[in-house]
Amino acid sequence: MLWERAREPHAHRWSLPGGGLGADEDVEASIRRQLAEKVDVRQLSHVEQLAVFSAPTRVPGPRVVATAFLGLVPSDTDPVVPSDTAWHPVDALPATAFDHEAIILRARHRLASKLSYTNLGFALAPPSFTISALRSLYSAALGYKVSATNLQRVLSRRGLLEPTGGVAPVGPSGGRPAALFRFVSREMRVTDPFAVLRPPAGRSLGM
Amino acid sequence: MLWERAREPHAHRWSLPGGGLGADEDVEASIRRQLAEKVDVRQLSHVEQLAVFSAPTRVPGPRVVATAFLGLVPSDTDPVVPSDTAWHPVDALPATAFDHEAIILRARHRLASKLSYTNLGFALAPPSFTISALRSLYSAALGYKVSATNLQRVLSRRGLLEPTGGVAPVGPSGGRPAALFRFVSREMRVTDPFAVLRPPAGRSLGM
DNA sequence: CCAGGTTTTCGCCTTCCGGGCGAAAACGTG
DNA sequence: CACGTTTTCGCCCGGAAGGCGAAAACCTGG
Repeated sequence: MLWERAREPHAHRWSLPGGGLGADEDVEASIRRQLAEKVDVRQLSHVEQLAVFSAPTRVPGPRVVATAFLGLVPSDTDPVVPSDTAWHPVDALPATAFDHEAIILRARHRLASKLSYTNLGFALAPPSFTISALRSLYSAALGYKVSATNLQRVLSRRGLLEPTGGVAPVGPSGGRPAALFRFVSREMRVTDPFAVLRPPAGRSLGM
Repeated sequence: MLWERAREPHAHRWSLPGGGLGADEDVEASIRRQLAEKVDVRQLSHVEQLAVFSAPTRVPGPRVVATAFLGLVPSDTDPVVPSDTAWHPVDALPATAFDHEAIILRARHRLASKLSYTNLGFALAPPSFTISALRSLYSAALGYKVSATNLQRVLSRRGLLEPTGGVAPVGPSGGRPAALFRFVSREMRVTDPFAVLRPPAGRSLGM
């Protein structure tokens, strides 16, 4: 979601929502406030810090240090956005302001990585969905086609997915009706990757 | 590596090296400068941003926003540190100042994770080493024992490790002399984890 | 110089997971 | 009721983690 700058510098270029840090909030509270006030996004299914962008010349004028965030909402959310703001498909972005293109690239990379080794898909998906719909989400986020067969198997084997029991209405062209699924948990957890000798079951650093 | 605060607030508690951001540097240049000037660490084998810590009350007095870094040096480096500064084993840290304990916990967690799915071990190890020595490093960083057999096999299979040809001198208690190894690359690269249908060989987002 | 202890290294085996493929199931339509 | 479509399931393969024990290569003491 981007908004189009009206004034210089970088007039008519699109930029990420954000704003200054208030005296009584931390950076996460700040970005949540900005999104709620400016683009009506109040229910973020996932928020995490991306990185600090601090090059002295990243914006004209006085030095601005930005903490970039990755924020996700389910694919069916449709906030009431101002007229200068709009959704853009991530593989066809317009010209962006300042270093925002670099920030977006980092965000895309982070999302793609975490989709592979966490259950972060829950943050993009609606409460219930078909495997085909989930496949579309994953393909869009990852940038390449994924197999529905494999997606279901991998997520199921990790214990992340469970059937709701319901089925989706069939489309105009027929076909077997798709079963509906949901994510078992809607809090992020990492799928222990290969672990160079797994800990003796229990030992970890916490977090 | 921590230094002991002499003055209030938090006198006699230990704190992470760091300092203010200069006008003509970004945050990474800043932390490199701080480490070089204050604790004589000039050759960092790896540096990466950890997170921003920005709670309004994290330090007494005026608001301070900190960008925390994870910085690694090979285990054989021995910089000339001031008298109030010292190395501490990570599993027996003294009382730390402000929110530095939380920062350290994050750093340990990040390091442990990346040791599993990247070649980041090179940043902790000297140019050449035995498997036993590497095992000690990994065990210390991960917080649990790893098997030397598995460590060598996994790292070798990933193409990260190669034998130098030399052998280490044997200890006073005998035993077969250990072969020396080195990391193939000393730049960080991720070991493609399971990828929910791997991309068609080549397709990626870059970075 | 040989027996016994120590440390490292190698090979074999098992289990588990990603990945591909094709058949079967379950719907529409003409 | 035959046919196309979409989803789902089962079967198989290869590769990687993980465990275990034997073999290799060194030391020391008798």
